[in-house]
Amino acid sequence: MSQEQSQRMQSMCESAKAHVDDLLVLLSKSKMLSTLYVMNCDPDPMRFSEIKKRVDSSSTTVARRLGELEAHGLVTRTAYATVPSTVEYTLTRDAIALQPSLESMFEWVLNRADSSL
Amino acid sequence: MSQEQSQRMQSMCESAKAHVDDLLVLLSKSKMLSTLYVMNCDPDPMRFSEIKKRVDSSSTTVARRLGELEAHGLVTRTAYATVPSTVEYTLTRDAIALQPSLESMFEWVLNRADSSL
DNA sequence: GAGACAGGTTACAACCTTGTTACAAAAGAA
DNA sequence: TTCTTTTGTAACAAGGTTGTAACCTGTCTC
Repeated sequence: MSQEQSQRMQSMCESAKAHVDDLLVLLSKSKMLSTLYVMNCDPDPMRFSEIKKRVDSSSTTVARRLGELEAHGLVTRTAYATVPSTVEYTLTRDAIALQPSLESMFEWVLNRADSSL
Repeated sequence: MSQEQSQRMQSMCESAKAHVDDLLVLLSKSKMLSTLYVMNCDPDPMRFSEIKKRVDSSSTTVARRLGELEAHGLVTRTAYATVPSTVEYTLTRDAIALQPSLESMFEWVLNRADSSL
């Protein structure tokens, strides 16, 4: 392999690493796993207030998490011109692909929480 | 159900919730998922410096994460009286049970990182 | 006009977390 | 004697994150 190719390869790997890190940082944010989990539990679109209630956090944090998920293409935000306002969030196909991992992870968490009681 | 029973039930549920939250907070700490992942990749005990290198973080952070994992019974720390010192970390059975979830989660992350290149 | 509702945003103080630097211990090598 | 190694720990400044409180929109109701 030429030095040029090797450099291109390395920069590609580093780019991939950056994307992986980016996703891990995203998933590691507070309430992020919970948010994805509660949205996974119900296949229907979910409203802001419902997510906030289930995740049990402040508006600010829930809004931030949902914004980040939307920015990463993991949720879709749909606003309806009702009064008072209605906004629905849906997981994208990409996020749904993560469902099985999250589910078995939460099963593990629940088992572990059970046995430590 | 008596009110007393209901109260006991509720406090049990809240205790479970606290444990779940505790685990989610643990898993959400920076480099935690990476740490578990790199340790999962290799079934052999792993030394501190090797984990640090693979996780790519400061000694302080790696030591903190490993300490937290040990405190939660997810890794075992074994020190050998060599010079210079040798310390090996191993995932516990509990942590190994989490392996499949983590693996498919990382697969998802890698796929996603790939397609965003 | 005032209040209520959903779904936020903004500002900010308080708190949490991180990496850096310095240090330690123990024993063999130079 | 001083250097080297591994595996950390302590202290601290810099930066990041959180919740709270205040505010906003737009319309229907009282």
